[in-house]
Amino acid sequence: MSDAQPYIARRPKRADGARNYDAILSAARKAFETQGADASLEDIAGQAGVAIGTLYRHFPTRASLVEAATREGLAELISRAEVLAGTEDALAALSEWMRLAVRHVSTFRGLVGILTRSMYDEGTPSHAACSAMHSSGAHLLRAAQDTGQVRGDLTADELFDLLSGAAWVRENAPADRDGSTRFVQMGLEGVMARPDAG
Amino acid sequence: MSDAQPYIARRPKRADGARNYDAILSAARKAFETQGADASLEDIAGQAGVAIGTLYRHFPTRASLVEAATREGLAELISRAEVLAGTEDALAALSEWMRLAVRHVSTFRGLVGILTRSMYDEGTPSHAACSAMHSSGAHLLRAAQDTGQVRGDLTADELFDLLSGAAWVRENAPADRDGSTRFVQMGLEGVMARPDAG
DNA sequence: ACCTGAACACCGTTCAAGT
DNA sequence: ACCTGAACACCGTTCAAGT
Repeated sequence: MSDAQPYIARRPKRADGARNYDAILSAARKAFETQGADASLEDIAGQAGVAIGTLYRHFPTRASLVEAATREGLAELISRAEVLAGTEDALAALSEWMRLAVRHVSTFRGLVGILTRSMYDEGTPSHAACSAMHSSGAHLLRAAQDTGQVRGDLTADELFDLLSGAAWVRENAPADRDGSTRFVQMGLEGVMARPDAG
Repeated sequence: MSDAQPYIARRPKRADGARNYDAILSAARKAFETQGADASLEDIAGQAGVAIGTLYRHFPTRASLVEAATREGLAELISRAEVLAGTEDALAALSEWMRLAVRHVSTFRGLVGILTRSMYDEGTPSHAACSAMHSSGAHLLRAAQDTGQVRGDLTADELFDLLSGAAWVRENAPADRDGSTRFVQMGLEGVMARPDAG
């Protein structure tokens, strides 16, 4: 019944394989940043100095290449959440993490879309990372709700709506202005518990 | 120096041309709604019962087809703004319009992206409509600021960040939940003037 | 195990021929 | 004026042959 496990790329042990794997990843990151998530795979292979078949051998789908290219960044983001969770001010921790997350998740055009889909689709290479990110965010949110700093009725999914909306805005903003900072700030203010509420 | 004027599709006068034009638009709307803004043009032509060359004759670019397919909806949205501008409660008017706008701008996957780019790029078929939409929103915003219901420091561009972020979330939400309602509501609350501020 | 690149498939776009 | 569909171009993907 369940779909096949998604393919997760692994760095080969053999010297030439490892070298090519690294070169492809590096070229992919550069290409994604300049052309977006739908950058030409042929170009990426060319920039990496390998034949197109080699790219496909290491990364059989575009999703697996994106996953590998963003793996480190997402892992970093999750470990940041753990550190912030041990912090005094729960709302400050949540705000700071949201800011970091928005930036990571919008490093190139098309990333938020891929990650958002991955969050709710298990058959996807980035699903595991997205799930972990969801837990991290949910944890920080709950903490800020427990201290009464954030409304109790906000769900984690809604928090991620705010995150992905802000990231999309940042992705698509004209280069000269980054609307996401203000955006997240205001979104969070909309979500804070009001002293005058009730 | 300036780019050529963007091509704006016009309904032909000759009977067969008009018939095909309508059939293509109707097929395009259906295709965009089910497959998104990057639906196959060949499929659309096929569904409309015309050859691919006929589609290109009426709509030389994908952007021109999208513009024609969304023209009515955007015009409706702008006239709605005019009606709401004559309303008593300026904040209620702004909220209601935002809700309508989010829905219109996310009728199919990929639309927000196209319209957001159009807003800041004059060489684009939808630029005129987006500009008008910008004015409508800015007008309603200013009214709600004049009554002191919304923070004075919010810019129209930031309002449209909120609008497009919410629309993107709605576009990409799993079919079973529409996060945008809550999203806009909270975004607006984050933007409302606080009784306890200062 | 890994690499290469020709071959195939698909789709967007153009244009010569037709009514 | 408008329509048709073959032709071309481009790019993603596969796979037989090679080291």
